Amino acid sequence: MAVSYNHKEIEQKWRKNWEKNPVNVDDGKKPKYYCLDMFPYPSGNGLHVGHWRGYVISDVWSRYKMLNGYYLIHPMGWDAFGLPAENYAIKMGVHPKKSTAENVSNIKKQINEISAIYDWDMEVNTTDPEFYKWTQWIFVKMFKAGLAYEKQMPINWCPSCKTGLANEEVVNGCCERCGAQVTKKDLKQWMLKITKYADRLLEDLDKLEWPEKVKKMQTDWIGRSYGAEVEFRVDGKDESITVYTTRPDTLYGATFMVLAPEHEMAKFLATPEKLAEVENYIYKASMKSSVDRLQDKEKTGVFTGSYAINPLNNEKVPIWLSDYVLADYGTGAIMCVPAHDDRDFEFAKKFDIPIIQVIAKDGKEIENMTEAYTDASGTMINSGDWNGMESAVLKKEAPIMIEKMGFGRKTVNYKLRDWVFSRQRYWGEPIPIVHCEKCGAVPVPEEELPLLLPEVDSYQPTGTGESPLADIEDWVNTTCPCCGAPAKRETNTMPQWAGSSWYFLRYVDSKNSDELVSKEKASKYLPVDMYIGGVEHAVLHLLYSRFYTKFLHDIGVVEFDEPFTKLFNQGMVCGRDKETGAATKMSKSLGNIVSPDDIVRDYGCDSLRLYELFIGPPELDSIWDDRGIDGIYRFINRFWKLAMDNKDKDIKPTEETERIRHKLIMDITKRLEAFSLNTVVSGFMEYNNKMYEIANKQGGIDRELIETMTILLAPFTPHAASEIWEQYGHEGSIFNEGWPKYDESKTVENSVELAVQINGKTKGTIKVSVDAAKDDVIAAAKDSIADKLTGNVIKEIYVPGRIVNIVMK
RNA sequence: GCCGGUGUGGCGGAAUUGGCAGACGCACAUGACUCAAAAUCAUGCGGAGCAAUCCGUGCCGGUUCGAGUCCGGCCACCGGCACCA
Repeated sequence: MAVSYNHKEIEQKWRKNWEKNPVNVDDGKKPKYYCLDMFPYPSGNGLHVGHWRGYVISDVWSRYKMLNGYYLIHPMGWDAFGLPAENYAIKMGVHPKKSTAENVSNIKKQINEISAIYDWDMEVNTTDPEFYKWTQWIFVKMFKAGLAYEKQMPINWCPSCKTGLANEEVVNGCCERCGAQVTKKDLKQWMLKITKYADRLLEDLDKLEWPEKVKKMQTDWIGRSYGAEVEFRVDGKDESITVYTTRPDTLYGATFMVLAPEHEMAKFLATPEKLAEVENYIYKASMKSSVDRLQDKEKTGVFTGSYAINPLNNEKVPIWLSDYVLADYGTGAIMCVPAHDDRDFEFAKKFDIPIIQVIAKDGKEIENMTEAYTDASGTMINSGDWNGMESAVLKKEAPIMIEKMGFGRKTVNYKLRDWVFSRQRYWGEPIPIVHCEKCGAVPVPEEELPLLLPEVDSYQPTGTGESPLADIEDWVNTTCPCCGAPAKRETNTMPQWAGSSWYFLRYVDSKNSDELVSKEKASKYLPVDMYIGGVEHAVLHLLYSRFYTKFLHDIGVVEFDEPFTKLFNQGMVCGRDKETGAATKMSKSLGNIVSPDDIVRDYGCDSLRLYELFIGPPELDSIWDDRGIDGIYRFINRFWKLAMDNKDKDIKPTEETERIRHKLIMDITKRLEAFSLNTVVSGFMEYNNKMYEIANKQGGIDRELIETMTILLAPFTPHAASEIWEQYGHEGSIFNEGWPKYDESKTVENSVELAVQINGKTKGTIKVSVDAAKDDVIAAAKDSIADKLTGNVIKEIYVPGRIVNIVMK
């Protein structure tokens, strides 16, 4: 009688064993492989099967690399500062420090349940002073490099989280975290000059092996465009207004100009009789939230009463204000060419402004224009000296011509804005700056870092635009590090993204108190080879991390300037809506969360690991179905039984089983390399079924084949594989065996089955030897369907190994 | 509106990239074992038809000996961006 597979006992045994005898050891000779998971924030809800999908994928990939002879960097840590952790703490009425520590220990316990091969010696926690010392250090370095600066400006404000937000944190006008509608608030803020890196952030995307989707999202977010700034004199005044345009070729068609209501010249341009109307419009615009402004598709505007002079033809063009022009992009002012821009066209129609076509469509001027002609293709018309030129050519040359004529210049613009870095919240790294009346903003000396987050009684956000830290007088009041005079500390904290922008560097040298990371360890273990996580960070964490890494490269901390060579985004695991059956995101409020704990208890961690992969292609979202795991459990049991039944039989490999063995290795390896993890699992099942067939036929199966299959399974079901390995009499860890090699020439069968078709429709099959001559194959094929060959054969097609097709009339 | 992605049985999904559509698994059905059930094993399982056969990969058309796969035109759903001049 075979011993039945007892997952509980086996998994416990091996987990203990691995603790005592780690297999992933740096012997100084092995090449390194750094496989990283996006670290979680320790929320109180714990993990569900969706979180585990990413962790299983990375663990399987890591163990596969380990079997291929790499020393693995596979760490885990905690993104514990920031809004999620703090909001949770406030909701539960406990101090974030305490709740965070509790949640960390819970989730760590849960993570250990999948037996992921994390190196806990490397563990980091962003709220640990020894960690955030370096988060602050980077800020000081940025300040010294002129990349961190203070600015008073209206910023995105979440009224629910009671803090300012970065552009990246506003999704459809709502807070990325809590979903509340974002408003504007005028605040003095610390900003990081990420825009200085815009070109490098854009261009270096080319060197990354990242999903095209993510690269595209970053490209769009950076939003580089080429164009020109053009100066328009204001009629009758000694002033000029500069506009930004990507279509300088259409300058002759500019019939009006629009300024953002927030433009500094807006009020100044209003003529006395227009002043009241203009002030009213500016006031109304300032009251609109960004959401309203997005949703009001109908154009509004007000004429200032002033005119600008088109520098090319000296025509007077009216200057309007409208909220469809954004104050913080370009120059906050645009020239409007209604004939060739949809928005300008709509505006001109509404306010009855002349429309002058300057690019011919199909060689002609359009009669009764009903929509703007926005293609930059056609010949210039109504354009003075430029008439007859091709617009596409002119588009490129106009900026240079304008520059020569002295009223403008060639420019580049970006959608990317500088990063609003201050948060008016308690649970974050204090910004290490002291404000001195004489010396201004002075950084805390590097040797005094970390600047500890003080203990407070009330850590609730104030909502006033002040951080809760502002109330702690003995902390706020200090002396200037520069001149020693009384001074005040900066009371805002850093955003959650601060720690996560560089944590991956710290893992490899997490206990270093002198350096962020030592040169030696950085060059030995970094950068990250494979980064695995959800796609939701495409323009947040992933953009910020690239920026930080480039900065740290520039100041000589690391040698590379891109943090993550490869990126893999796993799909979400969805629950099913109980009524509609539709796939929905797993969430507590929908009550469709599947906890991994019960599954581990009933089926074992090996089963759960395998099922997380089997559920569907790893990069796509998939739907969790509890029943599906039965099939996985049956598979592991069946293979277990096969292995045990044949352990002591002395069956010799045959030509057939050797061929199957090589093919097995080849199939699994190729699918694994292609990251097709769901078909790796189905492949295991197929081969398991095949082995049963052969065992039934020849009374057993050789241990060669069983052992090969066991090693291949090791990254997937490490416990069961280790136990089988031991039962087969091996002493060392299965993970020291090396990934099995295959010989492709040994995988080919000497006879193949071909489909026989008539006019492309399959009528039957024949078996022929692989090296059979074409004529013989066709003859055999015809023979097999002789009764169906009723017409004139006009063509015979033979694709070796695949089909024979007889074309008949 | 623009840019991506997806569409294949009752369900999750395969298909070596133009070559036997539905691998593998779930669910279901029948049988074996059992007093019985569970577990396990065996068989079946896209639709229509007694059958031969016909139809079938979101829809319409094309290329080809042959199309889930390529081309043209649509439709639906899911993401991302969205007055960026």
